[in-house]
Amino acid sequence: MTKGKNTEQKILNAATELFLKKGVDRTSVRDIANKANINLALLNYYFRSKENLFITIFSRLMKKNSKKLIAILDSDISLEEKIEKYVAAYIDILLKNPLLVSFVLVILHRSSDKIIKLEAISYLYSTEKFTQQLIDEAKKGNIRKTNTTHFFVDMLSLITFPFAIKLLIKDKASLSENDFKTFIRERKKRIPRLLINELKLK
Amino acid sequence: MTKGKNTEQKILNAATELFLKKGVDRTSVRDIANKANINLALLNYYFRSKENLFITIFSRLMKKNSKKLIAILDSDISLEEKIEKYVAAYIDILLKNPLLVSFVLVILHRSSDKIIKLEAISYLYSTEKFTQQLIDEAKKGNIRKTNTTHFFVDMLSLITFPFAIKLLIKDKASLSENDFKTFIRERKKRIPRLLINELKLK
DNA sequence: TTTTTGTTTAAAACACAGTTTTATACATTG
DNA sequence: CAATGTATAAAACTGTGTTTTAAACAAAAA
Repeated sequence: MTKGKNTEQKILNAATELFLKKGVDRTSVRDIANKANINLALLNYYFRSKENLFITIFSRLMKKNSKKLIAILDSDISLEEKIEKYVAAYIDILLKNPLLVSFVLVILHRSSDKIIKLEAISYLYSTEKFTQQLIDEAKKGNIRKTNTTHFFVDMLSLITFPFAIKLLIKDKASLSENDFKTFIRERKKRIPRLLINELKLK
Repeated sequence: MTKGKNTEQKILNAATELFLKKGVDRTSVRDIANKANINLALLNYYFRSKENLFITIFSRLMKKNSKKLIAILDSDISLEEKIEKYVAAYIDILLKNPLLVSFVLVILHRSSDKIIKLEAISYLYSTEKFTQQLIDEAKKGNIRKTNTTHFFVDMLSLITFPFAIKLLIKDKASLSENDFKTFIRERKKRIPRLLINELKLK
C-alpha cells in the first residue's frame, strides 16, 4: 500500500520532466509511462486523464509559487515598493520555472471556461487589497486616479508577455539564452518605472 | 482545370470557419473535408498537412492585416502620433479578427523555431525605421533615451496580452463581451499615454 | 483524335494518440 | 481466512492525421 504513493510520484516526476523538455502536447502518455517504468493503464488509474495529470502538475507548481506573490500584494508596504517587489518576484518565478511559462501558454491556448476557473489561477489574481490601495491613495491625493483593472492588466502584460514571445525576441534582437535572461532582468526596473509614472501626479 | 481553384478555396473557407468556431486543435481534417464537401484525400493533395493548411490561412490573414501596421511604422509622422496610430490600428485588427488572436496563441504555444521564422511574422515586426526614429529623437534631445527593444516589447505586450487573457479579465472584472470590447478600446488612449510618458524628459 | 497530364473521388489502411476494459495479483482489514 | 480496496498488466477501442491504391474525369498537348 506504500507502493501507491511511489507510483504516483514516479508518474508526476516523469510527466513533469517530459512536459518541460518536449512540451505538453508533444508528450504522449506512453512516453510518460515508459519514462516512469509503469504500465500505461496506471496513468489513467491515478489521474483520470492526461488533461487531469497536466492540471495537477500545473496547480501544484502554481500553488508553490503564487504564495509569495499574494503575500506581497497583501502586505502593508507603500504602493511603489509593492509594485517593485511584485514585478521582481513574478519575473524571478518565471525565470526559474520555464514549465510555468509553457503551462500558462497551454492554458491560454486552450482557454476553456473550465481552466480559467481553476483555483490555482483565481487564487493568484485575488487583487482586492491591492486595488483598494490604489483607490485609497488616489483619494488621499497621493497618486493619480487610475482604472485598477487596466492597471493590473498593464502590469501582467508587461511581466508575462515577453516570456511568451521569447523566441521572437531572441531572433529579432539576436540574443543568446543568457542575453535573454539579462534582458528580462532589466525589466525588473523598467516595468515599475513605467507603471509608477502612470500614477504620478502631474 | 478551373475546378482546382474552387476546391482549394472551398477547403480554405471551410477550415477558416471551423478553426474560428471550434479552434484549430478541436477541428479535425475530416470535419473540414465534410464541411467543404470534398474527399479527405484532397485535403492532403492541396495542402500537404493540416499544419500547412493552418499556416496558409494564418499567413494570408497576417499579410492582409499587417500592411497597415507596417505603413504606420514606416510613415513620416511624429513619434507620438505614430505610437497612437499604431496602437489603435493594432487593437482594431485584433478586435475585428478573433481568428488572428487564436492563431497567435496557437503559434506562441507551439513556439517552434519553424513557426517563428514565418515570413508573415518577421514581416510584421520589421521595426528598423521606428527604432531609428527613437534613436534620432533622443539624440536631438526631444525624448529620453530608451532601449528600443524594450520599448517595442512594452508596446506589443500592452496591446496583445489582454486579448490572450480575455476570459480571465471578463471573469475577474465581470465583463460582458461588449464590456470587454469597450475595455479594450479604452486602451487605445491608455497605452500610448503610458509609452509616451516613458519617453518624456523630466 | 489520341495521349498525356492534372484533378477528383472512393475506400481502405497506417501509425499514433488518449482512453477503457478485463483479468489478475497484492495487501490490508474485518 | 475471507473480503475488500488497491495495484498492475495486457489488450482492445476510438479517433486522429496521414498515406496508399485504384479508378474516373476533364483539359491540354501530341
